[in-house]
Amino acid sequence: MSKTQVEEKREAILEAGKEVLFEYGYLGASVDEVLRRVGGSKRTIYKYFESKEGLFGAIVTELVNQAMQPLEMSLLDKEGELYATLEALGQTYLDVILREESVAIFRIAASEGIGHPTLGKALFESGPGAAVKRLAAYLHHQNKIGVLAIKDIDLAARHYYGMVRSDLHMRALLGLPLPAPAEINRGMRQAVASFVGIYEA
Amino acid sequence: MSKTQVEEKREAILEAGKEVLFEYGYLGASVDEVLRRVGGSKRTIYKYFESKEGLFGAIVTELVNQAMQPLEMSLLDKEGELYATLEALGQTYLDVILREESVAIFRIAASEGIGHPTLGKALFESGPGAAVKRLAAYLHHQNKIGVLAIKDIDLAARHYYGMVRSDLHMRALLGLPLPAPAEINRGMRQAVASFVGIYEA
DNA sequence: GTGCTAGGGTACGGAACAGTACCATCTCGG
DNA sequence: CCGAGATGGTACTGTTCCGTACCCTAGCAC
Repeated sequence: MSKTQVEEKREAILEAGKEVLFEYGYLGASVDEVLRRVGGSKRTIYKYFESKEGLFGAIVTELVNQAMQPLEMSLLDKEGELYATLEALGQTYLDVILREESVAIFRIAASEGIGHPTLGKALFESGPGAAVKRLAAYLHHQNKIGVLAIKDIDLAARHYYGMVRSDLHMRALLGLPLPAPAEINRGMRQAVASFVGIYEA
Repeated sequence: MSKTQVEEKREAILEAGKEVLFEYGYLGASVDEVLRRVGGSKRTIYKYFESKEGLFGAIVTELVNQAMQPLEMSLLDKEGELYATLEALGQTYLDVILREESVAIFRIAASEGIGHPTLGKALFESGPGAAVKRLAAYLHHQNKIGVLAIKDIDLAARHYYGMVRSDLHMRALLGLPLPAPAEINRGMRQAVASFVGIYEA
């Protein structure tokens, strides 16, 4: 059997595992259920993954790394006008944290924090934490060039994302319907306008 | 056996069930584990509660109703000066949503939304939703008497709580340590100052 | 062909769990 | 003091699950 076929099998297991994870949560997910979807023998799964913990742990850590990736990439190279930059950051932030996969991994990190104590920290730091740090760097620069006048940059950045997030993330976590994208975008732009109004020099 | 004793037994079951629920989550919680803590016979539990679903469902709904209660009580009768009122609302809000019990019930509502589809809605509406509605009513009044000039009151209220919440609730959900109360309070007061700065007439 | 290895299918051991059954025990009203 | 109902303790059935074992087939190397 060729290497690509081996990889395909492994990826099929991971994909099915991801589905099971999203449907049943970390504790509710079972190897048997993955097996029902991916077919084949249980032994094959245990060939690639040491245990249930190993399988779903691999899926979870991969998801954390992938889901929040756009927030870690630096947008600082395309700094444009203040409003445009802040709105771009806000839009990216909302796109990332409101995506179905992100909400699912967040739910898992929140609920199964017991047993996986470092998962929540990893998710926060590669997601919202990274976004705050990146915005803080940008705000620091705007401070220096006299566009903004912020005393506590870190707090301002967290308040910015707090406004942008509004109650949207909470609604998503609880499974409530979200407003239409146009309405979400309107709220985000109002948040940007408020933020600039507070801190402009 | 007297009625009070019967009530005591029932309450003991509920109390132990609450502990188990917080430790293991909704799916991980088991009747056997409750039994290990409260003692006695399994039959007794099934005398008071129809099933596992019935037991933990009762606990969850009771928790939702109790945990968010302070946010539903109207503070409008003690309206004072603008800053003081907004800070009081913010402080109450943070006290409620960052409490250990609230975080736990939120985790449950978020993660086990599957199978309990209405729980998330109930929690949101009796908690953050109620807070927004109450603040919106207050802001509407301040608009009328010329203290504030807000175009979209509902959006402003959600942005207010977004700033107050900052990333604190997210951190709590993910099991990360929170800043010291003094630091939290400082951030909240800055949020109030920013809010008033945006919308004062 | 002949060996070899990966995987498929099934079965099994051990454990946890939901819910029921049975009997001993205790409590309270009369 | 005595009987009825409530409770304790234990055991049981049926299910699900993790992880392992066993045997079979399919494809590849030589």
